[in-house]
Amino acid sequence: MSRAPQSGSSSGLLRRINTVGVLEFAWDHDVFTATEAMEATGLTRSTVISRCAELIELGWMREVERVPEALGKGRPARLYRLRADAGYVVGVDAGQHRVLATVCDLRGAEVGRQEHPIDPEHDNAADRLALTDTTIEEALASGGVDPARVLAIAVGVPAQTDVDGASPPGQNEFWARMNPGFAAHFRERGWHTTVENDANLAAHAERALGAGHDARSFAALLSGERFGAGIVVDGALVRGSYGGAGEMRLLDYVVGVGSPHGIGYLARTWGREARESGDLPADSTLGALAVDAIDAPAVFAAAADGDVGAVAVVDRLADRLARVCAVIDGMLDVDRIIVAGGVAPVVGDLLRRTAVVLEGMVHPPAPELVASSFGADAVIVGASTLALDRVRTGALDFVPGSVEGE
Amino acid sequence: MSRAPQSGSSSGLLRRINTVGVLEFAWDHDVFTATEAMEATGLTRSTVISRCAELIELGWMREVERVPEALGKGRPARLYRLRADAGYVVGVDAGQHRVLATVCDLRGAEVGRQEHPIDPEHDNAADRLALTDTTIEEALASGGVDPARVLAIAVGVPAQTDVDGASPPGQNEFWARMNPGFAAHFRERGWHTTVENDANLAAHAERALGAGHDARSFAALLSGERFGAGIVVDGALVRGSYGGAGEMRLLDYVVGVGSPHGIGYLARTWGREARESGDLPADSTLGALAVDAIDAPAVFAAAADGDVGAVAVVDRLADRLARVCAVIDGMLDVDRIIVAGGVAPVVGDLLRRTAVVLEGMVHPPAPELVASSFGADAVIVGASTLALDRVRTGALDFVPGSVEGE
DNA sequence: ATGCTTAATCCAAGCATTAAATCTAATGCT
DNA sequence: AGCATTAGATTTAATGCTTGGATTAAGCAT
Repeated sequence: MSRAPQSGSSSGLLRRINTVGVLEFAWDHDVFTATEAMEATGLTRSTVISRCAELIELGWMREVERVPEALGKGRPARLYRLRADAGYVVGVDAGQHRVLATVCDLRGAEVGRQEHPIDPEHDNAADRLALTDTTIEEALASGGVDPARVLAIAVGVPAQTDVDGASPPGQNEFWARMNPGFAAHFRERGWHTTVENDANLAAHAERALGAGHDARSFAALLSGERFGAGIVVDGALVRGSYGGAGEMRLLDYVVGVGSPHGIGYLARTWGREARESGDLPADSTLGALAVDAIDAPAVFAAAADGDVGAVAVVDRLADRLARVCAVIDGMLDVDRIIVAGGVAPVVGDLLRRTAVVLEGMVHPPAPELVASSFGADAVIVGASTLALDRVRTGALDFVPGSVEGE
Repeated sequence: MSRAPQSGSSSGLLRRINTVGVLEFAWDHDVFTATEAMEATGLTRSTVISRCAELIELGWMREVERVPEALGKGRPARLYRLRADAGYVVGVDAGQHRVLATVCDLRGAEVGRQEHPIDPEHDNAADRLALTDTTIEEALASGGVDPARVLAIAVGVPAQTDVDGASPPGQNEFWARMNPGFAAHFRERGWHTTVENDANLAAHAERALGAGHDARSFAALLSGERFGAGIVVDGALVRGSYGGAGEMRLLDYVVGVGSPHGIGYLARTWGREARESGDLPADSTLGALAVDAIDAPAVFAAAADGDVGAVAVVDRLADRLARVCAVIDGMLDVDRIIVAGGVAPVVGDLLRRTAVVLEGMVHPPAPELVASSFGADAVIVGASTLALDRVRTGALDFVPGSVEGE
C-alpha cells in the first residue's frame, strides 16, 4: 500500500505551468499577497498558496514578515517576495579594447563590476580567455558572490555568432580571437551560457530597459568605430543563422555611404581633416585644438559652439547617417532607430539634423531617431538583461543557490 | 446532490493541451493508430483514445474502418484520420491585374478555383471588393463547398498591411484601392481573416511547401514588375508594424540599382531597347521579333539560344540582381534567396550568372540562389497555406462544419 | 468583549490522467 | 477445430491537482 510511483496528470505538467505562472507574477512585482497573485493568475487561493510553498521550498521565493505598522481592516495577508539573491547572472562585454564584467541579482540590480583593458597589439585568444576569467572572478569577488551561485552568463563579442554561441571559423581570424570559445568554456563551469554579437545585445538592452521598450520594431544602431545594428521586429530579435543580421556589410553598396565606418570614426577623422586643412576661421574652436585632441565629443561640442568647420562635419554626418537609417527602414520598416554606443550621449543635435534629411528619404512615417540612454554600457546592460531573461524563461530548470545564507 | 458546477483542473487546461497535441499529430499524419499517437504525444493509450473520442465528437476527426486485407499479427488497431472536409479555407490573390481565389480542404488540397481579370484603367475600391466576392463565390461553387463551412480566409494584396490587415490610409491612394477594407469585410462573414502583403505570402508558401522548408532564414524575392521581398529569419516572418519589411524602397539608394524595377520589367525594357538600337547582328533571335512581342521569357529564351543582345541583357540583369541580393544578405544574413513570381520558371540561367557575381560581393558563405517552383501561384499558395496555418494553430477555437455530410 | 472584515486553512468533490489487470480480435501452429 | 501468441482495446482503481465552500485566524473598530 501507499507510495505507488505514479505520476498522474501528465507528469505534473499542469502543476508546473501554474508554478511558472506564479513565479512569473512574482518576478515583476515586489512583495505581493496571495490575493494579488490569484487575480493575476486566475487560480484559487489554495492553489496559489500551494504553488508559493513549492517555490519557497525550491528557493525561488521567500515569505516576508509583515512590518508591524501595516494597515488595512481584515486579517493581514501573508507577504511573498522573489528572492533576488536566489542566484546571480554575469554579463560580459568582451570588446576589442577592454573586457567588462558585471554581476547582477535576479532583480537586475548590479552588485559587482570589474574592467580590464586589452592591448590590441598583444592580443591572442588564450590570453583573452584568461583575462575574461580573471575579470569575472574579480567582479564576483567585488560583489561578494560565490561563483557557485551564478546561474547564467551572457557574453557580448564583436563578432558574429551562431545559435550555440560559436563564431563561424576559418574565414575570419578576428572572430576567432574575439570569441575564443567562450560558449564551451563557460558551459563547462555549469553556467547557462549565451554568446551574442554586441549590437544584438545593445538591442536587447533597449528592448528591455531602454528606448525600445514601447516599440514593436526598432533598430539599435551601434555607431562608434563601425556601424552595426541589432534589429528587433515584432518584438523578436532578428539575428540570422550566424548572427549576421544587422552587420551592415551592405553599406559598401549604398550611395553616399560606401563604408561601414561609424559616427565616432567619421567625426574624428573629418574633424581632424578640417583642422589640418587650414581653412578654419581664426576664432574656430576646432582650430584651437591639437589634432590628436580632436575626437567625436570634441567635434560635437565645437559644433554646438557654432564652430563653422565642426558644423560642416555634423551636416556631413547627418547626411551619411540619414542614408544608413533610410536603408534600415527601407528594408525593415522599423518604428524607431536608437543610436547607441559611446557616442550616444553627444549625438542629440546630430539626430535632429539627421531627422530632417531622413524625412525626405523614406516613405512616411519616418522612423523616430533617438539616442540611447546607456552610453558605453549598452552592451553590458544587454548582456545581463539577456542572461536574466534566460533564467526567467527557464526558471524551473535552474536550481537556485543554497538557501543557507539566511 | 451531484452536478456541482465545478470546473476542476484549471478549467480543463490540461485536457485542452492534450487534445491539441493529438490533433497536431493527426494533422501531419494520414491515418494513424492510437499506438502511434501514444508514442508521439507521450500519453497513455486511455488518454489518447479519450482525446480522439472528443475530437471525433467535435468533428475534427473520424474513425476509419480497416480495409479487410489489412495485416499484422495481433488485434488490429482502430484507425483514425483527420477529417480533411471538416472545414475549408479560402485563399485570395488580389493582384493589380487579376483576382484569383482558391478553396482548399484542411489537408491543403485545392478543391475549387476561380479567376477574373481587372482592368487597371477602370479599377476602384468598390468594384474590386465586389469582384473579389464574386470570384470567391464562384470558386466555392466550383468545389461544391458551402460558404458556411469556410473557416478562414487569407488575402494577398500588393500593399502594406498592419497586423489587423488594414493598409495605412492617406498617404497612398493605391493601397486603399488594392486593399478596399478586405479585413473588415470578411470578418463580418464570420471568417477568420488575414490580409497580408503579397511578397510576405510568397514567403509563407516557400516556407511551408517550397524551397524555404529546410532553411532557417531566407528571402522570397518577388521579381516581376517591382522587387519585393518576404523575409523569414529564424523561422519567423519579419513583417514590421505596417508590413513594410522587405518593401525594398531602399533600392533607390543602392549603387548600380537605383530603382525598384523587377526582373520582368527590366528584361522586357532592356530587351526592347536592344531590339530598337539596331546594333543586333543579322542572325539575332531577338532582332527577328516584333518589339511588342519581346517580354521577359522571350529575352531569356533568346539568351539561352546564344543571342548576343539577349546575353548582354542577362549579364546586366545578373549584375543588378546580385546587388539586390547582396543588400538583402548584408542586412539579414539569409541562407537562401528564392526568386519568385511569374518569371521564376525562366530565370535558371540568370541565377547561375548572378551567383558568380554575388560570390564576390558578400562575406562567405553567399546565400544560395534558387528559383521558386510555384511560378505565378506563389501568392495564392501562400494565402491558402497561411489561412490553413491559422486554423491549425487555433483549431479548438474553430467550430468545424456540420458533420451531417457523412 | 463583540462584531466586522479579510486571509488562511481545511476538506469533500470532481476532473483528468496513469498503471495494471482484463478483455477482444486477429494470426499461425498443431 | 483447438489453442497459443500477439497486440490493441477496455475497464478499474489509484493518484495528483484543482476547485469551492466551510471553518478558523488575525487584526481593527466600536
